[in-house]
Amino acid sequence: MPQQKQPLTAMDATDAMDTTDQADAMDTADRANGTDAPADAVDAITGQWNRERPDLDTLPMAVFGRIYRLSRIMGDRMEKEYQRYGIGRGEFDVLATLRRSGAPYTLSPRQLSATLMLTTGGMTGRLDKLEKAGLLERTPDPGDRRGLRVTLTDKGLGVIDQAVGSGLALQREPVDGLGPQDAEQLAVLLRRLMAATDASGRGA
Amino acid sequence: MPQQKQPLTAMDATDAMDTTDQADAMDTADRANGTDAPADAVDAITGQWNRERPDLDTLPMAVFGRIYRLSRIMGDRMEKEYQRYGIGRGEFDVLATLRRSGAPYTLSPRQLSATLMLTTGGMTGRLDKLEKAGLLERTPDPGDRRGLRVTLTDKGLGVIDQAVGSGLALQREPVDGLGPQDAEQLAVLLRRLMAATDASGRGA
DNA sequence: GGTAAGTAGCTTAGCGCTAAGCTACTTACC
DNA sequence: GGTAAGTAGCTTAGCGCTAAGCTACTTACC
Repeated sequence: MPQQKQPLTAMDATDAMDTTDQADAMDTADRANGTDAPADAVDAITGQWNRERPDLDTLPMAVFGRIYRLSRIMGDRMEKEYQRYGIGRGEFDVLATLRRSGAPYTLSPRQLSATLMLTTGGMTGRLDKLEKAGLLERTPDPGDRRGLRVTLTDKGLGVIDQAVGSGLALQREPVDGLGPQDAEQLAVLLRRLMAATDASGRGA
Repeated sequence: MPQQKQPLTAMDATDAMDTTDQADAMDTADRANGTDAPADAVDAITGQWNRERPDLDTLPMAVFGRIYRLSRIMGDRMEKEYQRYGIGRGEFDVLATLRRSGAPYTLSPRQLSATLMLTTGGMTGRLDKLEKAGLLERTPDPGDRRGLRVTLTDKGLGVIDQAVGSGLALQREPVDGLGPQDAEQLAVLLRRLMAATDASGRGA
């Protein structure tokens, strides 16, 4: 059982409070967050930056810092959940991609590696593991002698149908905490942020 | 120059559209997202799940799927930016933690590894690299003969002060695309989601 | 039909991380 | 002062990934 998880990514760090006057930093953070909500770990970080570099606008950090952090925390939690089914996050993604493609739950390794943005080397490893566990089968492609087809077994179908439900239940808890209206509103704002992120990426 | 990046995490996959009728899937997605906004990659995935497993509520996926995706996309972009300064994301985090702790920019390896949620082994590697690059120094702790202190060099201070500005500029582009009010609203909703996530994690 | 270019999947080397275990201390307790 | 427990930082083995290069084809073109 791991005691440490993935590394935090840029601006995702917390608890550097050890090194400063906690109360003072929290005051700075509360001023920075500009709401009645209690300051969180990201407010603490933006507060430190505001003190050290008052020339910087830290709003982007307040948004993306929380996105990095939520991604890591929830990702770790999902990973732990999938272990109940004997699979990791990477294996889950392969099974899920096959499952939601619909019957007969068959794709080529190339389609899978393109979808999951994985190199063929990485894909080979995941398929080896899943085939050994009896969750999928590799068969020759009848129409292309170079090609393979990867198909979910009955066992694999059963595992993914259970696992996707468990994973959704885990994510539903905090989302329901927002209430249905705010959860929808958050999804809408995130969709717009994704579109804006894609747009700014193309420019660069 | 890598052509493939980090693996996508659960429900973060896109482009499995290869395997289905694109127009049909998009219709499903548009119905699912419930707004006038054009369907995006995550709408396509929730649309596939709605078709295959109509019993599932996919709203949590619509929220966390975008969080995973944004984290990966922006994280990769930041990584590429930091390479201009000769450092990776991990090294950036170490320098940033020292920088925002304030003068004299000194912490122990233990404080750093706790803050960055890294094992001591991982920390040793990052410190080795940064020390070799002349961006920080390791000196004995005068008060504890077991301990070390890690301090930013002038060169390290210069690098991190530049890099943090570049990174913020990169993140500011999409955030500004939302407009100031919606960007603030997004930060507020994300703070609430983080609090709800922490709360549901404690219960489990 | 022959040749060049493209593609599928696999193998290998290297990288950065975790987990586990090590030494060299310090701290708490008697 | 002596001993037990705790802590700091380092080293090693193992894991999953990427990048690069391989073989075995298929496709396009003459």
